[in-house]
Amino acid sequence: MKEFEEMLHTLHPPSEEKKLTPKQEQILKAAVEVFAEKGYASSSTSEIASRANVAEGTIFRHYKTKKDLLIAIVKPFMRGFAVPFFAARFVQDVFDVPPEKLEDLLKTLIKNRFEFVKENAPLLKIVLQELAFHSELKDQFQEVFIQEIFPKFEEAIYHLKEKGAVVDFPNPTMIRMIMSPIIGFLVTRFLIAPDLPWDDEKELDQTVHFIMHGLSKGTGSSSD
Amino acid sequence: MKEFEEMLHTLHPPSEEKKLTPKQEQILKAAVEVFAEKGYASSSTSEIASRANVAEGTIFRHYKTKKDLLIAIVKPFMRGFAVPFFAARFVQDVFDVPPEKLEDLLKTLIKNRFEFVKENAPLLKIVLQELAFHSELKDQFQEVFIQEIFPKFEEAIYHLKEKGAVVDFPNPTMIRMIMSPIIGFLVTRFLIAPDLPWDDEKELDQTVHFIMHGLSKGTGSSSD
Amino acid sequence: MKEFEEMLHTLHPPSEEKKLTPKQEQILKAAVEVFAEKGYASSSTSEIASRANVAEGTIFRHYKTKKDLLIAIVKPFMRGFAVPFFAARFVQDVFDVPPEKLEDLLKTLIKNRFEFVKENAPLLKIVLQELAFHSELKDQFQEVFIQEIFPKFEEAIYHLKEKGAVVDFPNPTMIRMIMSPIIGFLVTRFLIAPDLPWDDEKELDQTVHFIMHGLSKGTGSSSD
Amino acid sequence: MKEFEEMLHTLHPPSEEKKLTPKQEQILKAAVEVFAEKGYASSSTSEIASRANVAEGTIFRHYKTKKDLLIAIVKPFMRGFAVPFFAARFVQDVFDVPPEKLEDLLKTLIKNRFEFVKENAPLLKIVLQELAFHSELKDQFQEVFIQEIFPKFEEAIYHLKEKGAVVDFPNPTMIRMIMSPIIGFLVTRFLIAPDLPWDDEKELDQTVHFIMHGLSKGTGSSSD
DNA sequence: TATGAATGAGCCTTCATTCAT
DNA sequence: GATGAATGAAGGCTCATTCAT
Repeated sequence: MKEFEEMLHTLHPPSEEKKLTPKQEQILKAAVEVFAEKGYASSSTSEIASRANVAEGTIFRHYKTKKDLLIAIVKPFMRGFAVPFFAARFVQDVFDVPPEKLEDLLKTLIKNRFEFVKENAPLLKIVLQELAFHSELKDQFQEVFIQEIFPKFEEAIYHLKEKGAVVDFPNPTMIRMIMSPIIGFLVTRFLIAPDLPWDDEKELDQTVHFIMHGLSKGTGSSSD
Repeated sequence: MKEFEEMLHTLHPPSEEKKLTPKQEQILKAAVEVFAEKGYASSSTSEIASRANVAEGTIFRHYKTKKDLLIAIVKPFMRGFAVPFFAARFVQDVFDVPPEKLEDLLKTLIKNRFEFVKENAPLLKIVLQELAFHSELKDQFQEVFIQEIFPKFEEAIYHLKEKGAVVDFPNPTMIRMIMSPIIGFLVTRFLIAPDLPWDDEKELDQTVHFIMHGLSKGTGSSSD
Repeated sequence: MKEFEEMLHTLHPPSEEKKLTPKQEQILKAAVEVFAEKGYASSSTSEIASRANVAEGTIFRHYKTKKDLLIAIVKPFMRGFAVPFFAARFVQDVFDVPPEKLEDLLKTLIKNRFEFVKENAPLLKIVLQELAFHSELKDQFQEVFIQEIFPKFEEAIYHLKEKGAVVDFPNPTMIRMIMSPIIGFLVTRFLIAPDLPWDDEKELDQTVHFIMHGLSKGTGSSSD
Repeated sequence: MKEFEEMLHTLHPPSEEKKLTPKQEQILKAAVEVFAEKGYASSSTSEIASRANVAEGTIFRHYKTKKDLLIAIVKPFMRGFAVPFFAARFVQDVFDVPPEKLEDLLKTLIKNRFEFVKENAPLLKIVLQELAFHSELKDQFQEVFIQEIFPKFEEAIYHLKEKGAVVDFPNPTMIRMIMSPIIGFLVTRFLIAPDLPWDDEKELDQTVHFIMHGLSKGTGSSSD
C-alpha cells in the first residue's frame, strides 16, 4: 500500500504528457487559470492567448475548438485521479487488512488523492463546474468513475459487509457517504477557503474518523 | 419542531413575492429554467425572453441587467433556505432535547430543508454553479450562511460538546461534516440522478445515522 | 402576347416584396452591389453593413446567415425571371401562330426577359457565379428552370417539329441552342461590356434571326 | 488542317512546363481540383497543401501568393486554348476553302478546342468563375483573346462577308454568335452535366450546323 | 408598460503568409 | 529545398442593452 506512486505510472506512463511543446504547455496552463477563474463560458480564447503569451491563432492550431481545449485539460485530470483505483491492489487490500487497520487503509487512499488534488486544485474546480454542462465530460466521467472506480468500491464494500464491519446500507448510498465528506473537505480546503491555515493531516484524520464511525454498525454515542 | 412552516414567514412575510406581475413571474420562471439548463454565462436573454413569452426589452424593464436577473432569482432562494435557522428555537431545541432524541431533531431539520430544495432543485443547481463566480452572490451567501446560520450551528455544537455527546473536532470541521453528507445527498438526489427511484425517507434516515455516528465519541465498528 | 407585364403579377403579386423594411431594402441593395462586385465568398458582411448604413448586427437580425442573405437575393430573381413561362399562353401561342410569325413570337419573349435582366444585371452576375457552388441555389434553379421552364420549351418545340418548322435535333440540344445566344448576348451586354454604345433593338433582332435560321431545316448559305 | 497538333508547339515549346518539380506538379494539380470545387476565394491553401501531400510552406516557396498560384494555373490554360489561332493558317484556310467546306473547317476548329477543354474541364470552370474578379486574369484574357484571337476572327469574317457567304452583322456580334453556342455546349457538356451519356460527335455536328445556318444569308426554313 | 428593431462590442475561428529549423 | 509551427488580421455571428414607438 505504500507504493501508490508506482501505480500512478502503471497504466499511463508519465511520458504521455511530455509530448507537449512549450507553447502548448503555456496554453494549457493559461487555460486552466482562466477557466478556473471565470468559468469556461465566460473565458475568452483571446485572454487565454494573451496570458499564455501566444497568438490567438496558436491556440487553434493545437486545439481545434475552445471546447477541445477544455477537454484536453479535464480528461487527463480525471484519468489521473482515477489511476490508483485501477490497481487490483485496491480491493485486495480491503480484503486482506484486519478490521482495525481499515481506517489506515482509507486514510492512505484519501491522503494520496488529496495530494493529487492539491497539485491540481484549479482543475478540481473546472471539473466540478463544467461537468454539469458538457456531455463530453460526462461521458469521460462515466467512463472513469462509474465504470472503473465505482465497481471497485462496490467490491470493497462487499467484503466489508461480509466481515460485518460496516452498516448495511445500499452500495450507492455507502459510496456517497464515503465520498461526500472527502469532497466536502477538498472543496472547502482548496476552493472555498484555500487561504486558511489548514492542518491537513489532522483534518484528514478527522474526516476518516468521521466516515469510519459513520458507517460503523454500532450506534455511536447514543449507544444501545 | 413541527412548526417550521410558521418560521418560514417569521422574517420575510409571504407578501414579499406577491408584488410580481405575471410577466415578471414568467420571466423568473423562464430564467430559472434556462440558467439551470445551460449555466448563467451560456444563457441568452433572448432565449429567456422567448421562453417567458415576453419581449426581450421587457426583461430589461424589470431587471436592469442580466446579472440583476440572476440575483433576483438566487437571493430569495438563499434567504428561503436559511429561514428556519433564524428561529431562536433552533438552538434552544438542541439544548433541551435529550441525547437520544438528537437524531430525530437533526432529521426534522434535514427533512424540512430537503423539502425546500425539492421544490427548487434548479435553483440549487444555479446557486452551486454561480456562487463561485459572482461576488454579489458570495456576499449574499456570506450574509445568510456565515453570519446567520453558522453561528447558530456553533452554538448548538457547543451545547453538544458540553453534554459530551459528540466528538471534539473544531467547529468548522464539524459543521462541514454535518453538511457534506446532506449536500452530497441533495446533489445526487436532485442534480445528478433525479430520475432514479429514490426512497427519500430511507436515504434521509441513513444520512442522519451516518452523520450522528460519524460525530459520535465512541469508536464505531472497531469497537473497543 | 403584349401583356407580359400582367403575367408578372399572376403568380407572385408585387405586394410580396413590399413587406421589406427600409433597413432590409438597404441591406439587400448593398448586398447585391457587393456580391456582384467581389463575389459572394470575397464579400464581407461588414462591408455590406457599412454600405447599407446599418450595423453589422442588423444584417443578422434579418438574415440568420450570410448565405441566407444570398438566397434572399437570388431566389426572387430566379422566380421573377421564370414568371412569364408559367403562363399557359406561352405554349399556346407557339401552337397558334403562323410559321412566318414565329420569329416575332421569340423576339417578344426575349425582349421581355431582356428588360427584366436589364433591371437586374448585377443579379444575373451573382446567379451565374454562385449557382456553381451553392446547392441551395441549384435546388432553386432546378425547381424553377428544369421543372417549370424546360417542359414548356419542350412542348413548344414539339409543336414546331410537328409543323416541320424546325430541324430535328434532340430537345435538350435545341433548348441549349435557343438559350446560348441569348445568354451570350445578355452576358456580353450587361456583364462584359455594359459601357459599349449598344443598339439593343438591333442586337435582339439579329440574335433572333440567328437562332431561327440556326434551327431552320434548310441548308442555309450552302445551297439554296 | 489536320495538323493542329503541330501548331500547338509553334509558339510555346512543350519544354516550358517540364521545368516543374514533382512537388510543383502536385501543388498545381491539387490547386486546380480545389479551386474548381470550391472557387478560388473559398479554397484554402492548407487544403491545397494537404491534397498535394505537401507542407503549406512549400506552396509559398513556389508561388509567392495564393493569387500567384491561381495565375500560374490559368495563364497556361488560356494560352493553350489560344494556340491554334496564332497560326497564320487559320485565316488562310478560311480564305482558301470553298464555301461548301466552311462547315468542315469550323468543325475541325471546334473539335480541336473541344478536345483541349475536355482534358482541362476544371480549368474551364476556374477561368469562367474567376475571370470576373481578377484584373490579372482579365489582362491575360485581353492579351490572348482580344488581341490575338478576335482579330483573326475578324479577318476571317471579312473574307466570308466578301464572298457573300454570311449575313452582314457587325463583327463583334458575329463572333459572339459563333462562340455562344460553342461555349454553351462546353459548359453544358463539362460543367453542368458531365455525367450524361453524350454523343460528342453528333452534338458538335449539330452545333456547327446551328452556327452555320444561323449566320447564313438565306432565311432558313421560312424561305424568302 | 411593453415591445422589438437596432446596435456594436466582443467572441470563436479561419487563413494566407512568414520564418526558424 | 522543404517543413510546419506561429502569427495576427479579418471574418461571420451572438448577445446584452438601448430606445423610439
